[in-house]
Amino acid sequence: MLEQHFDFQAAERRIYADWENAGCFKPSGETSAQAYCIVIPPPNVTGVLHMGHALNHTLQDVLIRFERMRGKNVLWQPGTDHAGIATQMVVERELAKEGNLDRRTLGREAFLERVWKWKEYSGGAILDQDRRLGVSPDWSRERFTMDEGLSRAVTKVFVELYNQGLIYRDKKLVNWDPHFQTAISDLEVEAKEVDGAYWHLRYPLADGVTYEHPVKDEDGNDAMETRDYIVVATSRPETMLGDAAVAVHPDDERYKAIVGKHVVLPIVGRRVAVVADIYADPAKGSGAVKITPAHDFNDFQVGERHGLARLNILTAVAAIVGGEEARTCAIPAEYQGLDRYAAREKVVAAFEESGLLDRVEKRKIEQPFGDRSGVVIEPWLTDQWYVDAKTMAVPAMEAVRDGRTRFVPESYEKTYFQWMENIQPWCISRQLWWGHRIPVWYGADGSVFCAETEAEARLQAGPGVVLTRDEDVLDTWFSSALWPFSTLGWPEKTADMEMYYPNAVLVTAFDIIFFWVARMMMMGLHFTKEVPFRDVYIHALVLDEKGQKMSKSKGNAMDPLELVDEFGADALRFNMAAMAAQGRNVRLSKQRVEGYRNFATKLWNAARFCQMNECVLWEAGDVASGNVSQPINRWIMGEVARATAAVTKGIEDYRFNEAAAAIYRFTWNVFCDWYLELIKPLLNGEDEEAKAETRKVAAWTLDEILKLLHPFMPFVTEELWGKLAEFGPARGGFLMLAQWPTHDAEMIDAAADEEIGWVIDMISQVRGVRGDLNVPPGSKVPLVIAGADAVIWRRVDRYRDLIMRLARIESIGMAEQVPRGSVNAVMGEVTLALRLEGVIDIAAEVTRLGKEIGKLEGEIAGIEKKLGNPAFVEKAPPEIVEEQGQRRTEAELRLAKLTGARLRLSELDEG
RNA sequence: GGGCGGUUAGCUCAGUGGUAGAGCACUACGUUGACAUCGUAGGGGUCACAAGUUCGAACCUUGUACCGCCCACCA
Repeated sequence: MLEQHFDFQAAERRIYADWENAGCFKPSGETSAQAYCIVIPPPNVTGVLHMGHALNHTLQDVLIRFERMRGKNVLWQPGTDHAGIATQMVVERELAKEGNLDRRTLGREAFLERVWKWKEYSGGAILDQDRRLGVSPDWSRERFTMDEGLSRAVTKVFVELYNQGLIYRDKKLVNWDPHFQTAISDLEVEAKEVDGAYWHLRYPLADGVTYEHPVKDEDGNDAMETRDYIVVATSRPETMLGDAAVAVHPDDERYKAIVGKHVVLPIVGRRVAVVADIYADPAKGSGAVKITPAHDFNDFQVGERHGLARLNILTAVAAIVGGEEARTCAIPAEYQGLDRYAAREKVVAAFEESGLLDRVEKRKIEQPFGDRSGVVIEPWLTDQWYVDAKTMAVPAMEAVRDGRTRFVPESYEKTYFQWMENIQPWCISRQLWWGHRIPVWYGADGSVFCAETEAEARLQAGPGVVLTRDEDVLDTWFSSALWPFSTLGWPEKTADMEMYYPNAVLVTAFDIIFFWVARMMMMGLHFTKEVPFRDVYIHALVLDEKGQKMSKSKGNAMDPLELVDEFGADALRFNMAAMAAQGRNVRLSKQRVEGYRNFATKLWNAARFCQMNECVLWEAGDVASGNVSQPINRWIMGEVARATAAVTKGIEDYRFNEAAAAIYRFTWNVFCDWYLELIKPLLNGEDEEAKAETRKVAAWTLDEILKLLHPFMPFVTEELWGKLAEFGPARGGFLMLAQWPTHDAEMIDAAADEEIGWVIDMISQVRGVRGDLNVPPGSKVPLVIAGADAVIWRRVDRYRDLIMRLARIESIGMAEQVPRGSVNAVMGEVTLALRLEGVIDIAAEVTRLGKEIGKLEGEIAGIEKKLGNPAFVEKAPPEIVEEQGQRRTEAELRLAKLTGARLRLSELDEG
């Protein structure tokens, strides 16, 4: 006998271990079957499971379990990402805790050893957490972006791209993170609005030059002023130490006179030219802009056009330079070594002191921050390695345009195209130690040798050349970009590559389209000549209950494992699927998760009922249409067919919410609310043949539910599958490997639908009337049916017991006329009359009828209007017109009967 | 500055041309032999606004308002 509730806490780990031990997660390897492969977006090896993973992994598992049950040869490839910066940060923090060994004093080799050790013992905890969710990747194939095979793929890709000219070294401005002291890519920079200021600085003109500058006088009239200075504005005053020019627009009349003249930069005393460049926008600020080529992306371009010096003023930690560089810029000693913000204050103070601070304008400014470090990013002039993304983007766009890869929802194609069309060179070198080291060696003369191994580099270099390897490592996303094929054994021509590539679908959130999806497309197409995946399913972002993005720093992050502990993995999973409507955010609500826990309990108890009534056995032949005679059973079989089609279609279309809603509704509102109630009289009745049939069909239906629900709620369904078998013959094997149901439309029996629909409708009508009139549920009332024909009479006869039971009826009688003093409900030709003498409040009943009559009149008026419109009758499809006609007939019939009922009541009242 | 999306019941959200839906919340009643993690019934919406297309619009078009998000070289 099943217990009263599903003890998920006891069952989940046991079931999971059983699956894993039995090898259920491994691909069938069936070469005749269609292959279906998903690679998991590899979580950071430092990561802990958060709600985003819970959603992402649940949806993948739904797909995986579904396709596995459909008999495909399914591979879900798991693994983790080495996450360069994040991991290095964790280990450096650990080092700091232990003593003050920083990585530099430790040395590269020893440090890396530490990171690997950390990875072995503490890394990848997320994968164990993942098991709690019940996900079913093939753990035996777990990969790591820095394991041997994947590292070889990375090296090979680098060398090939280098040889093809698609990877190159360039000295230009990069986004420099002064905290981590590394370059980062554009995508890792986050623009944020912060409180700041524009400092309007006066640069004195050299050589005694003056010019006339338009101003407003005290009365607000236009006037001219003779100036011996030019005003520039900046949000970063300290950069003036590296200024190389002042630019004005060539057409700007205000400054025409001084183009080609010079200013003397305060503090450093350098002469720099006033140049004409279209970059200067006359409408912004004073119209004149200071040009710092080494510290601003725009200024860099201006500098290129005018041959300006690139004067670097910052060190790797964003302090003011000293030494040779300081001399070049003529930076005074008291500025050298100052942090950028201290230098800023000092620069501003110096301007103020010398009366050259025109004004300070406090305002919000946009500033770039490192997404990991949270510090302000500096554009900094360095040598870095770049991927020619512009070239590689072309085939990647083409593949989406011609449909080889499809975005779901489709609208994300636009996001993809927009970014791809404006793609910039991808900076891939990082000044870190943890990662794939760049396979490039330099000779003493600066010659470059790019090769897969040092030995090969040596061969290229020839004897006697001393080689030094590039210090830098690659952006983490460089190796992630190869994930769909590097995990399958590429560059070897493996059987796995043959079978599982391209992947069926990539499941991810939209914030990763640029970081990852776009780059996988580029790399995949370039190296395999095939798209990496057929579909890209973009799901929502998980937000908290207030609609805020969850993050550790905000403190609003909910721990998925806490919810699993409280409500079970099934409840959380079902919640995720039910909320996964396309193109939306999902707000996580604990209450809703609780609701799905209740759903699991409901199912459990339905199974308990089946078991108590010996509804556990069935064989294939038992549910063949010809062997089932009871309309109730024929009806539920049709409902199963419909639910199966809906769930299947929902998952196929990535409409997880629709699939979840379909199985939820069928289980609770059809199977539990109606079918199980309707079969109770049969199960308790005398007709042994009907009873036997019903037991089998009920058992079968329950099994079908377990299968359809399994991808969403694997634990409770697997547990019931196993438990129910204990009461019948063992069915052998796990539910998760059972076959996904398919039913043809023939299973739907229109006559049974009609008949059972009528019974349900009738019971609902009686219940409705009782509820409206506040008839106590305990009191049974006599029912008289007026106007019934033979068909109705036979139905009533057949279902007499259950109508009486479910509608709380004492007796059912038949009559020609609606009895006086009864309360009426109308069902087509028939009037249901409840004999409620003494119980009913006539006034209340008149009100109730009035309300319904009012509703009907409104409905009829609406239909009349439509049908009275010749354009409607002429142009609308005939079936729609006919449907409206039918609706009118039905409504009118109903109206007449209800009006009659009201009339009789008022007569009774008067009498 | 460019782009994308949202506005539907008290709340959170489904619903893409033909009778407005779900879950939760709310109200009333209820220990009916599976289930109170439950049952039965009920209340509650001019689908942001305006104009258009259409026989017909929550749904298509255009505009307006408000709210988000993403991208962008930070005078």
